Amino acid sequence: MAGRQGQGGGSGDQPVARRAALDFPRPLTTVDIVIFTIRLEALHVLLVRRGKGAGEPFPETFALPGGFVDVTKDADLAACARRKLAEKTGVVSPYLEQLGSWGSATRDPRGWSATHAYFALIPSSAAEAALAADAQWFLLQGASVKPKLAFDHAEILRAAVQRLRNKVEYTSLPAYLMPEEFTLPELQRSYEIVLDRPLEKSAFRTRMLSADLIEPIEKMRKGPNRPAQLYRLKPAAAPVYFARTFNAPE
Amino acid sequence: MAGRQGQGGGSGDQPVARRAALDFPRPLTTVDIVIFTIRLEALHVLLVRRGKGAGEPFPETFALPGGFVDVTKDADLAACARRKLAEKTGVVSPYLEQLGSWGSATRDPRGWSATHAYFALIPSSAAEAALAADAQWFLLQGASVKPKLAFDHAEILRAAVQRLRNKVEYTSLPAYLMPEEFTLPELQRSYEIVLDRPLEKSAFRTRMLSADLIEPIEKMRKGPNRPAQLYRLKPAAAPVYFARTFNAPE
DNA sequence: ATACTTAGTTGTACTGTCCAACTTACTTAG
DNA sequence: CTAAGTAAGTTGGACAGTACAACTAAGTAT
Repeated sequence: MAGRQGQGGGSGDQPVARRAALDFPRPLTTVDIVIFTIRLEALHVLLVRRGKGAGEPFPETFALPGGFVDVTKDADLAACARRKLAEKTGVVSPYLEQLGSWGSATRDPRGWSATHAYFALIPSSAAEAALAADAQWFLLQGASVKPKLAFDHAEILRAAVQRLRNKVEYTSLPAYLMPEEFTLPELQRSYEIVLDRPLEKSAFRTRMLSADLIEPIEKMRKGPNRPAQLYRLKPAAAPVYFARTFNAPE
Repeated sequence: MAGRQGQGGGSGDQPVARRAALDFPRPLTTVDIVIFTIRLEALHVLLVRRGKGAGEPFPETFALPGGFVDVTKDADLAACARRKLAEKTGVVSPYLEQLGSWGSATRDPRGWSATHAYFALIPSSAAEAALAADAQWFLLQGASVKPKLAFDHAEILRAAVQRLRNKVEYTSLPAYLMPEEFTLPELQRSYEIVLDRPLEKSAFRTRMLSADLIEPIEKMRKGPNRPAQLYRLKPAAAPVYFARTFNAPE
């Protein structure tokens, strides 16, 4: 156990050549964000096109928005994620959750690197406004063309979709994809789009209405058919965790 | 947007003084593990005592086992976590799940640092065998004395307990805390210890027996009272996700 | 007017939990 | 030997929330 290093180091080791922890080679550290929204009745992710500068790996391919942690600008990882999200979309307070981290010797040709991945849900109304020049939305569902992604971003994206689907089964996350005012059937449609399967109308209603999540407002949506009651998220509504998933699991 | 950096960098930027990505200062990168087990009818975590070497932050305090990623030894983060787990406990194939990452300018006095936290569940039978000299189990439940932890490890531990409790509500995770053979009431007791509340006997039975998780073996536990059927995990049983939580949430 | 569409309600069947009472098998006290 | 105690495991009724289908209501299109 010669090369034991600083942080978790025990006390009872031989005082052999012990390099100071700070001298150890440090992995590259990045933050990437999987930004979801619903456009055109389908789930979309934001991807950016990578530059073709000298030394840039994966030039001209698509990637999740992200980049190196800036130790002079970013107080912590979440702040770094929020900064990058704002740079690409202008959105400042989305639903933002840590997804996990991916680190290995091989994921970046420049050396051992680790990325801290976040995922964000932004309302459809904010999806089109103020996109960065290099950013664009990609369809996730009936994916006709799936662009090859840089690094291990395909794996990160896969994990993000799985996490989102899992949580949507028993949480109110799709509420963060809605515009400020929405009808119950619209909210249900967001669930169905994410889960990619239909849900029961009446069970959905009773659940949503008994949860302390949304409140009706004094307006109706006119629509082509019968008018529908409009709702909004209750102010400062944290995500709701339901005691059951929506349909019995297969 | 002058200081734009490598990985997520867009293509359309001014070619101003653009430092090569590799020149940017890199945060310290560590991995920490929250190792849970059940001893003496209570939930325990493994902590290690930090050394008092020169330049070591938080000398002589307790910390989660972990340490710097060794870019020469560790192929990826999970391998690093497994290595550290084996060094401290000898356990080689526990339930291991990524918990999240914590990174900030201030969590380590030596500079901007980010840790990748994992949590592990190890069977009670493996808890005492082959502990490293600097490692010891700490009671989590009726915590009479809570040692002050190094870095932000108290926060990481809190998050780990919360994640464990959350998932135990609707998964079979406590099965990984059991020895190879166990009775149904023993499994139920593990759930109750983690959740810190009693569960319904008959509902617990029907759930566990209808899940494709455990199978009875041809033995009974003799015990002081009526003999009890012994079970074991089905070979290669992945964690089961139930469609409902155990009790309705408050 | 008639047909079509979607919002929202109602009612029945069913599933699995909650809760309590019960049986079974073994131990210990008298 | 019997009686009381304890924990394993079963049984049954009340209840909650979903699944499914049929229904009403309010608007549009022809």
